[in-house]
Amino acid sequence: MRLSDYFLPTLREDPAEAQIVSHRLMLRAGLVRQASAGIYSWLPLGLRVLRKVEQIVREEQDAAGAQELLMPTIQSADLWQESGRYDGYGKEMLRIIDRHDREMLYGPTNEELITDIFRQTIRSYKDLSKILYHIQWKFRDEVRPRFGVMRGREFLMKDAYSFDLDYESARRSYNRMFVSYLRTFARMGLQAIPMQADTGPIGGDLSHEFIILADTGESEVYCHKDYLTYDALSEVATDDSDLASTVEKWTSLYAATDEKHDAAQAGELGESLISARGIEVGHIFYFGTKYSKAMGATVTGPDGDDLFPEMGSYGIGVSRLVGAIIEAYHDDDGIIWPDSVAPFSVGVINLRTGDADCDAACEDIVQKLEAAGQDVLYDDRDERAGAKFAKMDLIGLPWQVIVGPRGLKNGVIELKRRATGDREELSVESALSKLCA
RNA sequence: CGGAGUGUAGCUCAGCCUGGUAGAGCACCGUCUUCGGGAGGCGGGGGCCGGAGGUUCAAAUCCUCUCACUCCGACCA
Repeated sequence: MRLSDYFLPTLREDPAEAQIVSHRLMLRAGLVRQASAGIYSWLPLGLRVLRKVEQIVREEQDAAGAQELLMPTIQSADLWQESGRYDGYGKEMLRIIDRHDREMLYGPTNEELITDIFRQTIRSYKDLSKILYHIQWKFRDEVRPRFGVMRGREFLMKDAYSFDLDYESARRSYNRMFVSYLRTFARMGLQAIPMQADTGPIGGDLSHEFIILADTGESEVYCHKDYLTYDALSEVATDDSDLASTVEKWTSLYAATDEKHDAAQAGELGESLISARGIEVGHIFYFGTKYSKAMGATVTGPDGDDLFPEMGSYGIGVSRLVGAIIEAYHDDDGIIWPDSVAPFSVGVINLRTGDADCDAACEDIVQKLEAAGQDVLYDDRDERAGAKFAKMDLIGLPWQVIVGPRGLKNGVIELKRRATGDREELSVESALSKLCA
């Protein structure tokens, strides 16, 4: 992609409304634009990141045995009246009346709808267990949206729902999601810590929040410092005992959010206790038969009896993750994308657009990188070097290939790693082989 | 939902107190000189000052209402 053609409206100054660093950088780097309070348009660069995050979530859900479907954003109030939540959910639910005076709503979550789909289709215990998920926009009419996409009213969420015949099996589904969440966040470069959490209005008695430590986090959290050194990517549990032992390992040390914090218990950790602020990027619940009973979802059991399936739900804030990743990876110059979610893998900077040698060298490099499957953003604009460096640092692509007349005279170009700032002068060939390794 | 603010050019802001018909920097367009970390000169375009009503000879400025947005707190899968 040529930067001269690309729709990338960056800002040189900080927008007045943005308080936290991720919000400022998302606006400045041209990722999003605010449409109204807590509602954002995703511009091309931001959408690329959102899609990358979404895809990692999808791959890990699939790997955990969950199956993707897609439910609508607009739901009928009827289902919510059945579950009893239509009145209980409160003003956070955006209610809509259609032309026939039917009560509709913009879904804040999907337990009712998925339970309805389940009861219409699954009849036998033999069809269990099932984990179904979708990645869909949600709307919660927050009283006070803030922090950009971190606490928007409209947000993209992955929500999965499990259906099992008994507690033991439900617990296995829970564990599967638990381990898959560890892997999902780790692939994005985030150290997410599972913490005991309140189950809130959604109900149930087993729940973990996945929290990333960050100064701008909304909640106060406490945990054992050893969590920071755990490696989630090595967790590839597939069978029951592996799952259970992984979950055991990740839940045995103290970790709790404010609501569940036990000062006495935490005090025993002494200097191993970390007290920090955290961003919630995922939340998993086991809630048993709450919805299956309320909505009459049953399967026929081995003895011919009607049985209520045991359920759980599992959420990941996909759009929030984009902000959370920036909170974790930035410096004074801009964003520093982890390779796995970067909107482009390489930025090629032509320091002297119009110079025949520079142009030819850049065209050649871009063509070869793209042929090797790299996503390349080529800054071919007629701008000064400083402006190009500043913009490339701001948008935070992992690698920069810097091509200028000075280096070309000596047969070299420069390869810069955004995260460390390290630069090395290389021949075009060795730079290419390094990038495509 | 309580409390506090802010709405003036694409962005950051000045002007408002003390009414006299709108400014700066950056961005944008043209041009010249520049050219390895957001250069400089010259010229140019762009705003019914959030909206409605009122006071006045005259309102960005004073008054009333309203809308939007932001911040602190409460709330919050």
